[in-house]
Amino acid sequence: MNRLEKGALSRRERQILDILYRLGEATAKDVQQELPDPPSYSAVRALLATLENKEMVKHSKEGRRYLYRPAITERKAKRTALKSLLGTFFQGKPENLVAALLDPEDQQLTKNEIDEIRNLIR
Amino acid sequence: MNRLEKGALSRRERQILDILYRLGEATAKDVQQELPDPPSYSAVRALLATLENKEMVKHSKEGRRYLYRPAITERKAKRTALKSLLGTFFQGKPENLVAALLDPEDQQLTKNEIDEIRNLIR
DNA sequence: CGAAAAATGCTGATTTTCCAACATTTATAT
DNA sequence: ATATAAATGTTGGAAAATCAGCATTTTTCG
Repeated sequence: MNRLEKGALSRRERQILDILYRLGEATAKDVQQELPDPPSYSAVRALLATLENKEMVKHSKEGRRYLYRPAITERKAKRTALKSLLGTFFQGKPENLVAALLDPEDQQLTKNEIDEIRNLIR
Repeated sequence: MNRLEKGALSRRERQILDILYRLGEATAKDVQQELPDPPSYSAVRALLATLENKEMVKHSKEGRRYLYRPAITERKAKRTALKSLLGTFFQGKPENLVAALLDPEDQQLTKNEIDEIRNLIR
């Protein structure tokens, strides 16, 4: 049996949930295409089913097929993920995370993006 | 056999690696204490061994015991984790992440922290 | 030195994950 | 209405992950 208990997800389950967060909603086929090293279509559907059992995912019927969606609001999921990342890599300090974003060696940010952030702060 | 191939980690392996990033370095016993739903000491050590095989973790002898440490520099690990989070939840846009950090409903930031960030931007 | 303590190394068994094949249901079009 | 296409539902088993027990090695200290 699967671990219905907590929010404990297997690797594949985590991958699928991340895809759903990224896409917002997706069919089983969409998910399959996004998965690294994609398994068969029916395997994807089996995984989606266990995710539904765990209430991490829900679906709605759209015409002939199912559209899958994360069951947790994006807002909550973001917060959880952020908090976790902060705890693991940034001593829980948001300013350390921002510092990493701004790190010039990374070149992760365009000037435009920096301006955007500047605006947010104000 | 474990998947030596890519950076594919099982759930427990991921948990352990995160602990090592958080602590910087740790004994097997430390890791055990930090793990949710902690398994036996020898189980932890077995997991640490497979992580060493995958070259995700290394150890050094410190007096009588082993000290385990991530094999990837913190810097690289941070970048990877950040990029992944950005892709999953923030459309790849750093300003969206910062916006979430600043979100007043979260109260994640103290005034002090906001000031820190302000300084970084300048 | 030698025994006790405290660590690591190894192995086999159990549990969980992962998957593909097949069965069934639903929608569409003629 | 029926055939066809395109979905979903289910199941059983192979592979991987997880784990605990025990053997071995190293350190400590009387």
